[in-house]
Amino acid sequence: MSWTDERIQQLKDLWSQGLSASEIADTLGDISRNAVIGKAHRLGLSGRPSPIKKKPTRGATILALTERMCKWPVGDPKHQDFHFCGKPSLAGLPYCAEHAAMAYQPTGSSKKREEERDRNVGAA
DNA sequence: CCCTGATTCGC
DNA sequence: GCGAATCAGG
Repeated sequence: MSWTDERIQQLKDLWSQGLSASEIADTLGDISRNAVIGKAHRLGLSGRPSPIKKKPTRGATILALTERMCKWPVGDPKHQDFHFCGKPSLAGLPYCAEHAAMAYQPTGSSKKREEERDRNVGAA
């Protein structure tokens, strides 16, 4: 699969729209996110700063929080030091791996695996 | 364990 | 030039 003009157009378009390499790769199809990033980089794009942000824009407030950002209140809510984790959260989880583990701390480990078990058993 | 992009390396 | 692999960061 060579990079046709239309595909490059989509690449730049989707990339400019804020889509991630994986999303673009999925949209384009046939290619992996590596191919997208590689091509994008070769094209001179890369205008999308990675979430790895070394040290730009301090103050990850709730305004900057996204689904992928770990929403874990660190510090004091009334202190200026209060900030959110900001790290890319796991799939579905509102927190990152570390904080997700904290949020998942079983406070008793009681039985609770019968959420939607016996509810429609009747009518037999 | 997941995600992300950046860079490097082999074809 | 292409894409995979690896790297860097959270």
